[in-house]
Amino acid sequence: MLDAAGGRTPSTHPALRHCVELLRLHLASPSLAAAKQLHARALRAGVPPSHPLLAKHLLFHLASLRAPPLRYAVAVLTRILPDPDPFSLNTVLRIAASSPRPRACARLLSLRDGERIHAEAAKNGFATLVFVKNSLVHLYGACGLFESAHRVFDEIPVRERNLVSWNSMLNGFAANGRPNEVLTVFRAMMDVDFAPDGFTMVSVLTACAEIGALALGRRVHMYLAKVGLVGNSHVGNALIDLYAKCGSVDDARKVFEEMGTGRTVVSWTSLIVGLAVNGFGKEALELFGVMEREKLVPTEITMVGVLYACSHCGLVDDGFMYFDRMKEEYGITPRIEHLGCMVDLLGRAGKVEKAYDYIVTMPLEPNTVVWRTLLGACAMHKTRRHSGDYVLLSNLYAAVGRWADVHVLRKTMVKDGVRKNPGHSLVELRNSVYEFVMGDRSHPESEQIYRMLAQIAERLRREGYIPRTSNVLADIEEEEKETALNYHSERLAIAFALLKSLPSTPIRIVKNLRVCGDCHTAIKLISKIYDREIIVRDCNRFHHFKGGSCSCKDYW
DNA sequence: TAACTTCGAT
Repeated sequence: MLDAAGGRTPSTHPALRHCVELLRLHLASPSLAAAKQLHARALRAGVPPSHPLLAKHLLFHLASLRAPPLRYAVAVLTRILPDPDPFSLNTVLRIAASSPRPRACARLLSLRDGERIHAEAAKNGFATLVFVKNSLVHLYGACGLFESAHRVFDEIPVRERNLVSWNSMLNGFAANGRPNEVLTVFRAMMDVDFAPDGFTMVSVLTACAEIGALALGRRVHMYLAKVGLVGNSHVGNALIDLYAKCGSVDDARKVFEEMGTGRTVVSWTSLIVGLAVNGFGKEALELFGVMEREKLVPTEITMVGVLYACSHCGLVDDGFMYFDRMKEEYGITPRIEHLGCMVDLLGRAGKVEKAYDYIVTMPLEPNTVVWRTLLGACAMHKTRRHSGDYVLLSNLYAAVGRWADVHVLRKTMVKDGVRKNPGHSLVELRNSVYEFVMGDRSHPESEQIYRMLAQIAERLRREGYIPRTSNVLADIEEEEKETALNYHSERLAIAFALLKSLPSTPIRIVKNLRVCGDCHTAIKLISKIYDREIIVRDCNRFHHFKGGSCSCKDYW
């Protein structure tokens, strides 16, 4: 191919050679400004804008930036369409997938409707190259476009599928709350004897943690030891998180100890957060102290864990002390999560007015979570005006025109009201996880389960248990109320576990919504009556029920 | 020079 002007081949155009050389040199410390400058200079010197070599090197440079500019990358790519080389195509897909908002990037690439880039890739035959397909799987997965991800994955001939193909699939599901799909794909991977690596196993462990599959997690742990992947620090961290999310703090600690020098700040953070959410706030803070003595620098997530621990232990002054130290010693600018912790800290301690003042004067715009934290504090300390608080807050949002928040709040009310949008509970028995939704009769042994439930209700009554029912349920008929409460998904799951599991083992429940006040009281009693340890993980905390009491002391 | 990880306030 000859360049019309100079008769040289494009790749030897001196300005281009120079540009490519400099782009390469700058890779050690990539800079957007430098790249743009070099690009402009090359174009001025007469390098054709659609020159594939220019695009290729420019894109690679952009991809190595900390926050790659997708728009610019797409503009560069567009210049060389419809004949992009696979490398350039792949680089742009990579940039899109790693961006904080992959969905928006996919739209920019017309991936969702029209699927332009995808079609372009297919047209040129490049999509048959496995690494382009892997990037597509990754991008679709990151966007939550699972059908598309699956389709591309299925298009890759089985022999050509590599570890990246499998991991991109698994990661897409794991990062987007689809734990069951992760386990399904992992099984398929095992079926064809594909050897997993650390990336694979992090996705698998994340999935186990999400559904609270402790027994499965233990088996995975043993497998990891067998294949020698326990030394991988990412895997170790995922294990700490898994055990903590399954309520097994001792196991989390053990993994942490065994990691030895392989520990990173993420390991410390995972255990600190794990201790805090399990109700071991003091231990979490002690661990943070040890971490500081070891001269490790906490991240903003570490500080979320520390502040969380303070608020759940009622350590108001310590909370403020850590908050100040976070800013001054570690130079971390508070994010909305940290401010949310501070509101929770004040609110839980009964300083509701102060919490409100804090919200209106804080440097960031409060979001729904912050308001809801305040609402939680109101509910905690003025329980009688509970449903009134919803209305009050709803009006407050409406008054300032925050209709989205009004909508979220209404949804919360419906959710708490349990009439629509039922909560579900997961319970693990040996190697399987069973799911129950309120009033569910789809389980093959549901007759037996409901008989058990009736027995439990009877014994609860004899213990003097009277459901209070929350005000949100006020518009439900008396009889329906009783049904709603007795058939809450966690109760079905507990009845099932009482029937089926070994009496010596704790019952572990994972619930998507919060345990309601009545169920909390009921489960306390059940733990006493049936002399069973019951561990419930709900949307934001753990409840360890034993002998009629619960580890969470602070809100019921 | 072609990929992807783990921890987060209600």
